[in-house]
Amino acid sequence: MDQPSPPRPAVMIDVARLAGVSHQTVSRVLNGHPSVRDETRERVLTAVRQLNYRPNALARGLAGRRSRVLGVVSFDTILYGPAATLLGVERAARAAGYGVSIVTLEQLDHDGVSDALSALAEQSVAGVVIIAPFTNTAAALRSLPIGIPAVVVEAGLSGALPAISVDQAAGTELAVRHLLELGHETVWHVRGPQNWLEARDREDAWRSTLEGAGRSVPPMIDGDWSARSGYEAGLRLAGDPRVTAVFCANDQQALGLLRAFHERGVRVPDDVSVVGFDDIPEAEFMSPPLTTIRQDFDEVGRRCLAMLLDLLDSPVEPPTYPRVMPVLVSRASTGIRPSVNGTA
Amino acid sequence: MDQPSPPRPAVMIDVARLAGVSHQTVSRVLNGHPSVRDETRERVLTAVRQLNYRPNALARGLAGRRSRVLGVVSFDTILYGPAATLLGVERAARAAGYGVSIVTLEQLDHDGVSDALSALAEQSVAGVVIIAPFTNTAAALRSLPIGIPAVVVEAGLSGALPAISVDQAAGTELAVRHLLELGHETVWHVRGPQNWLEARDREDAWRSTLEGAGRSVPPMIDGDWSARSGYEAGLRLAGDPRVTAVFCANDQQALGLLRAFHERGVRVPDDVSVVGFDDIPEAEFMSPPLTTIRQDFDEVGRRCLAMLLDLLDSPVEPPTYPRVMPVLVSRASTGIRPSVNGTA
DNA sequence: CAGACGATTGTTAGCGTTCACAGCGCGGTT
DNA sequence: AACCGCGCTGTGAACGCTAACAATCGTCTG
Repeated sequence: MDQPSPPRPAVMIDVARLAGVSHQTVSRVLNGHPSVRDETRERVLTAVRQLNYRPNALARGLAGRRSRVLGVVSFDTILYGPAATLLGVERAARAAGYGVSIVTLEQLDHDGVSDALSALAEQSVAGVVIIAPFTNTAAALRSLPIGIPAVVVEAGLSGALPAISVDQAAGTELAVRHLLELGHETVWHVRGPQNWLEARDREDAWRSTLEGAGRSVPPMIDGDWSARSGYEAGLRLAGDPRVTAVFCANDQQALGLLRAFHERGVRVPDDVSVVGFDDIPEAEFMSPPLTTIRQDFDEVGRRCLAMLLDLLDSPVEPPTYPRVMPVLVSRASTGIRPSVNGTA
Repeated sequence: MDQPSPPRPAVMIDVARLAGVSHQTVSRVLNGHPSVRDETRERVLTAVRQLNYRPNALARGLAGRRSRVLGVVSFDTILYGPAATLLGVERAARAAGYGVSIVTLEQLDHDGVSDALSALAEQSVAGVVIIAPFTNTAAALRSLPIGIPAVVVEAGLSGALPAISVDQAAGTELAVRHLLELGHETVWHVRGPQNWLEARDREDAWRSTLEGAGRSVPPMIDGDWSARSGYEAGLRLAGDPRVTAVFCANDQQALGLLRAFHERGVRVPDDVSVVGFDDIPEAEFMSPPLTTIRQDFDEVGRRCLAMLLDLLDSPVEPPTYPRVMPVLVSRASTGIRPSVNGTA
């Protein structure tokens, strides 16, 4: 009488009938409600297995208040930072029993964020992680009457929303100090795109670290995270004998810079030392291997999720989480010897 | 009497009341049903705007058959290929009015895929895109009684499921022929991880292209996509005078290889020519700039989605889409001059 | 002018779950 | 012996929407 593969997937009432209980009892078993007799629970679970029953998340979300899906708003998931954070969040979410719905931003203005958020709201996500570290995101978010708990990655602590961030200032300080300690008079900077918060933070910290050490602050060069922009910056810097140390706002830019230096016969680290930021997997194998600042994106993802789950439990008091601390990874692009140009 | 911001988000019945119609008429307007008087439609739309009403996707999915959410199963979304494909799929999905739910695979066996798929099934996704190009994925998928329409990326055409793929053989042939045409006697190969389909395809095509040209097939070197593995391969290859041309299974491996060669004083392209695969954004700025095979992942994403939507419309006849053709991007790592070692 | 038909709208039932509120049976109090 | 309370279970009503059918109106056909 058993058909081996039921044409229609089993629903709760099927399980209930097979187990000889009411659908509500099945629901209780599935949700870990305490007051169910062990024997009954067993019977239900057996039926669940037998029918290969899987609860319908849609119905669950509709009936109860909360869905088991989180939303992630991200931008350009090919970039290492966002991609790594996304992966971290997804893993942590899955471990906590949540699904993840993503929306990538095309435009990074108020409307973009707004659209993304309402797209997620339509799906009744329980909460949202926003990985959109732009300078104007904070403002956009503040003016959004989002009804959903949200956590922002790297949006500075300026916004009204609880945020997880890597301590960019600390990382930058590590980089700059490292170079100064190697004997460089000052450190040049190829900064990131101005509408990214990280880029701003790094630039600010670079400047203030230099100033704090009583060094002159050279004019900085523009970049946009891309290797190309680093390359162009490198061409500009290559001719200048004053340049003995460069701090790039990310590793891709550093790669381009290294390329330009190589082309122009500038030796790294003999003539110029170079430091990047991120520690992408390729950094170790650049020519020369790149000294850089490692950020633990996995940890960022994990904390994001922890924070968001806290927020779901008690929407009143947004807990503050400590910033994730980056570390310096010293490699050959600065390693060998401090070189102060002209000191022969 | 109006409260400016309703405490509870408006639902369909609210709109209906405000517009003086039944909730069903609202539903009709929202779903573009033809038989609604223009004047009525206007009234409803006005009410929708006024209440800032957004239909609840959960309820929609529950009541109707199909949800407007697609699932994506992916592996390691930090890798360039999968990340780029994911982004392409997400963009295309969003353009088509679909949300995207992702699950990343931890383990790449049957159970991993199975778990991921049922996690998505719970969310009642309308269809699934599987970006998990492993050799055993095909087998795992075939044995899965998935009830949801699915499209596989790069799973070869071996599986039972409709697939979109880049023509790996064509790309590899471009790479190998390019090297042969430059005058190299044969081409060495640093292959990718053996459980990846692309890696297999590229290795096979490398071998058969050489054989087809009547050249000897050197032993290939193992790699795992990482720059590190390319570096190790490079160290091994650097001492060998027979090695004048190397085809790496991806750009990261090529980067590591270049690093190793540089360390060992092997000049590229003077002593050895190197070709990669993927054309990651950094390829152009490696030292030297890397000749490589460009894959249009955006196009892959778009076709995936088109195919999946076709499948949703008519589950009977899975349409076949043409393979995406990669192109050769020639740069300095092979460009300058064909060098046949020993010909001084 | 009766009947039919198309366009438009309303009504009623679910979709598969959880929530709130009973019920039932049993042991321990008074 | 009647009562309360507790552990366990069942019943009915949402949740917000779409599907299927019924109802109404005006118009068209013969």
